[in-house]
Amino acid sequence: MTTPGFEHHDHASCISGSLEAVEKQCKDKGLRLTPVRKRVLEILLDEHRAMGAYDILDRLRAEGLGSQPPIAYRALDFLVKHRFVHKIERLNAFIACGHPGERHVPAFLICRSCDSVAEAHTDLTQGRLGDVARDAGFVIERTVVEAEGLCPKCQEEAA
Amino acid sequence: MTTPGFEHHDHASCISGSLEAVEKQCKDKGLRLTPVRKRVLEILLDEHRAMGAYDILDRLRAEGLGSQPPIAYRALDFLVKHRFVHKIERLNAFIACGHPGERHVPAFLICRSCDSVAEAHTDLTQGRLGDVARDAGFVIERTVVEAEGLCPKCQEEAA
DNA sequence: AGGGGTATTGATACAGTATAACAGTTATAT
DNA sequence: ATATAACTGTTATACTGTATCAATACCCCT
Repeated sequence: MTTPGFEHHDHASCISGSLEAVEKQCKDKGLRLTPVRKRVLEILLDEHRAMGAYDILDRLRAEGLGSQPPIAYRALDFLVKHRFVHKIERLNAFIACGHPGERHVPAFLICRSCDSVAEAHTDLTQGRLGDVARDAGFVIERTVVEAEGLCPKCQEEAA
Repeated sequence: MTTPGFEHHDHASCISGSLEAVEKQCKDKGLRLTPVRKRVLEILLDEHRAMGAYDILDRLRAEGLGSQPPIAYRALDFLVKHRFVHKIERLNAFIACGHPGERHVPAFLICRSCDSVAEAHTDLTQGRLGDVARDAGFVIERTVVEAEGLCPKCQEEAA
């Protein structure tokens, strides 16, 4: 399990790195990263935060790439299905994956004060829950792990 | 971590047991289990499945206990806040807690075919995620763990 | 190159989920 | 008793997500 980041980072290279990784994946697997899909991913990478579908739609609309909900939702469906973007169920929002291509069960730390979201990289929860599921005869296909609380910055401000 | 139940059980005593536990908790903590709140809990215990807020509202309406969304949502807010009911984020639905009063981090197994939900009883995920969060300086207050897949019954039917 | 099947986009309408705001009522604590 | 806080009732509206069908672009095959 790697540590998530509420800290600063080299954002430009983080964006281009993720985008390249996704493009490579799509090429390898024969997936079509169409203009709308690519742009939605770029918007999410650029904002580097969880965004609602309608926030994304507003940006698409401003760029003339489609203005109706299904445009955004379909692009998001594609990106989520292939794990390039994760949905934060707690927020009904979407965030670009921090490790596209790497097999992992994402876990998120969500600040209830500023809504910032950090992605943790783990495979352990799958194993844990897997034991319980096996006993019950349940086959897990996908796991949602989201922890809500206070990020370091908001703790300081609350103090 | 205890095993969840997709199996049959003595439902009448399961309902009365949970309800009594909640009533005792409310008495001990000075919480007000008002008629609407109690009825919403009873409905969820009775149905023993995840229900949408509007499904619950339909039943309240049929019983003359209030017909507008805030009535149901406010009762659910109370029940969720005090952990008598859990929200299944993946389904935008609510389910009565199987272990009211016992301190636990709930985890759910959600069948994508029949939407049945089983609650697993665990404290381990908190510890796991806790390590990651501690490294990041993040304070966890609440955790959502939801695994989606196929329940035993739907696996048979798919075969 | 042409043609047929599939995937994707565009557009309209609508369904489902949730909350803001304010007035009226009930319970609780001095 | 009465002041305070908590809860309920009601209206209106905001937010999130999907069904449907038509039009277009892509891909593979001959």
